[in-house]
Amino acid sequence: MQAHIYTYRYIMTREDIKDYFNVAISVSMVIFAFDGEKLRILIQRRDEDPFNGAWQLPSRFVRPNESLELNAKMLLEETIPMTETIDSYSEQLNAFGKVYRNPLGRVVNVGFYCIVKMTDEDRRMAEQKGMMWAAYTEIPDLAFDHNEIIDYAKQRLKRRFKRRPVGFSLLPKEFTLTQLQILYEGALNKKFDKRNFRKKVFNSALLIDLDKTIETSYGKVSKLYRFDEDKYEKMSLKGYDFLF
Amino acid sequence: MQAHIYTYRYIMTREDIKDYFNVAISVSMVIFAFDGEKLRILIQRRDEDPFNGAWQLPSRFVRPNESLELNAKMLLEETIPMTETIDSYSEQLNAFGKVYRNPLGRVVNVGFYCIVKMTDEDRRMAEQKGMMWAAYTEIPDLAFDHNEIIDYAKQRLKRRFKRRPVGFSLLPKEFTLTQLQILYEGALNKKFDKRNFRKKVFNSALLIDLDKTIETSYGKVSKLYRFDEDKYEKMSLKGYDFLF
DNA sequence: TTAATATGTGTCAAAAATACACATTTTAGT
DNA sequence: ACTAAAATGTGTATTTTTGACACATATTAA
Repeated sequence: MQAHIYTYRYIMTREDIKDYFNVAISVSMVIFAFDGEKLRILIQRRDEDPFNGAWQLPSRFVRPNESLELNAKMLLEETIPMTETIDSYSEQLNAFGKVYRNPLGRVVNVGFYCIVKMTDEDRRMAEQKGMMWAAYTEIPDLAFDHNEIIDYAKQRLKRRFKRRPVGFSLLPKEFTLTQLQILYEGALNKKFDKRNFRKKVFNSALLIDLDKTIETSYGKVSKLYRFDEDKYEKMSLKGYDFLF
Repeated sequence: MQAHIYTYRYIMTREDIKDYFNVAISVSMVIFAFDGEKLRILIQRRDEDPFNGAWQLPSRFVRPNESLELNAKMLLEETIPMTETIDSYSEQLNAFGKVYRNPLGRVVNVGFYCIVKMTDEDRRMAEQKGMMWAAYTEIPDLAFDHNEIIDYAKQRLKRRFKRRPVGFSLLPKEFTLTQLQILYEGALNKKFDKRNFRKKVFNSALLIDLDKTIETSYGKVSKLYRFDEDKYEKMSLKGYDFLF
């Protein structure tokens, strides 16, 4: 607080730089979730100008006393309050700073993305609150440059999938290998051979066999697995690359 | 221009958001170069408060009519005017937005890094202008959070080295395989077996044998190679991963 | 002429990636 | 009760990639 007052006075006495302090910062969040079939991204209807009524990414101006990360965290919590976001994966993407990207004035947007476990409650809530879980491959036209931000997020997610076990943040704690494979195929836009996929996953030795099965809609029951986070932590300390 | 006047008046009438437009954006640039032995990063002495006299990354406030990328480009050109920066590799790192990172007020810094071919002229110029090419592994304490930005840039460079042939942007157009290996060893902080290194490089089939040699200070003459950019362009279109 | 320093080259073994097919279990429909 | 459809789950052979490893040759400095 003290520091803020101090800096405010300081700026007032520095005529040479005063004109730079007239930009706004906003944060946008690309929230990825997986419904068992498809990867999805949460978008919402704007209810004010500019672009009133258009779809957009959940976004928020940065207040003077909030760091970017704190702002992103608050944005996430107010957008999907029902979801456990504490252990979700979140990361900054990039600053998007085209001069006229926002007609209100100079707004530099800092994009974030995160990966959450979607709950049924979230899906119901979403529709009530003017939000939509849009399919990864069918994102409509969005306000501002938000389509560009999503494209960037998709690329980043793809890279992360190849090197880090982020996929598990999208699945329920207990999952089947088929779910895992569908997820990877969706994220990397590529088909895998079932036997080779499983071989690779088992070789990583990061799955715990739960000795439990779950009924699928049709066909045999599936075995359930869990991701061994502790083991991964230990391995990743010495620069370990995950799959693919 | 028209748009700028429009947005200015618009903001004036929106009391609810006016308070957000009081942040400054700065751009910092981590400039990597290679002197044949070591990777180096360009730093400069500050000549004004705050942190007067301290080392910092080349930095610049963003003016209202400049995009982040344009600003970064101008920063690079005014910092090392003698270097050909047109074909150098440049990329945004991240936005650094801690609340009190700059005592002047709320300044969000957008970090960039770039990779240039160092010329002898640059090295001489640098010292005259209060700049220093600091060794990659021995960066002194810098103003603001610039050490943090450099750490981030080093990580990013390491990742890029593994997947993209960015190394060639650091070497002269014609280089020896020993130079290439020293560079990779420095960037990845890892030793390679000479025969295996060469095997891998040749397998990529992206080097053109120039049928020329160059005298080294001691020992046999070395063969010179050039990087085949056209061929790489074609290969990278279909998601090609470089070496290591 | 000798010692020091640098370049440049091939083989073998292990590990990883890839291609490929069928038996089993369960449900839905008749 | 039977059949068709849909899903799970499993092994082997081949190719490719990685990694370990040693010495002859050219050049310069002393």
